[in-house]
Amino acid sequence: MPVSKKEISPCPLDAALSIVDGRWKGTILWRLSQQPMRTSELRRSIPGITERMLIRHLQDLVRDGIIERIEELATPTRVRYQLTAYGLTLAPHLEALCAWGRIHLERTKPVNQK
Amino acid sequence: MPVSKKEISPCPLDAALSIVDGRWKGTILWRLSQQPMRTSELRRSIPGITERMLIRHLQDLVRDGIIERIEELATPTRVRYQLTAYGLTLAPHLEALCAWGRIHLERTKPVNQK
DNA sequence: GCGGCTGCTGACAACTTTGTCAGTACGTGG
DNA sequence: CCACGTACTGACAAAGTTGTCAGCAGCCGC
Repeated sequence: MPVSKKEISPCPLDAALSIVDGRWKGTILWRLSQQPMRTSELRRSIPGITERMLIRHLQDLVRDGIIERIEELATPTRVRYQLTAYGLTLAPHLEALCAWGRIHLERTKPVNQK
Repeated sequence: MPVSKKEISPCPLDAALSIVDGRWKGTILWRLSQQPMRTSELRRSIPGITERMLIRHLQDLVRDGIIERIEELATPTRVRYQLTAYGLTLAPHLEALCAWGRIHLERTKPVNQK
């Protein structure tokens, strides 16, 4: 019975990890935790991501209540994404993980060095 | 060019998340952060996991330097897994995420309530 | 020797996630 | 009108992850 990670797990750690689970979610949240951004800005700022994946992940995060979609009433329809109040409660933990990740990259690079 | 999450990403947050990425890694680390455990103890304490998956994830975590494999010199060959010193630097962040996850489950349950 | 436990591996099917491609709708500028 | 930009969707294939199943080797008790 193969199970998607997206299912609600009784393990709270898994529940938290399922939010940020996805090929690009880490990077997306990293960007959005620094500043709100528009769809196309995000796409251009994340090398390698396709628009399809970006939008799918954004919709996941909106569904989970971490970010919100805001339509700007500008001439061309522009959409801005930003962290919600709830998302802001998660952000510090991600920043802590990010700091750990920096150390991890330092530790990993010399070993994996090409 | 579909890319595995396992690749080294320049984003430190992704690098950290790639460590705990896997269907059961959250639960496994949760268990091991509380106490060292043997393979079969872990298997029995995590409902739904298969031995195959457990061992694959344990090997991933050993490779990443988060946990270590220790052969106990007991009558039947017994193997214990425990966090390394490096893994202990990650554990507090996971505990913080776990605490957030508990809040998240509380928040999610009433909505998803079946 | 047989059955049971331990820890582990390989092959392969089933499933999930991601990427590719085409297409929608709206508005702007030439 | 056509090209371009924004934001987004659907269908589908490719690639990745997980599950299933069989099997190995060592040790124990009977």
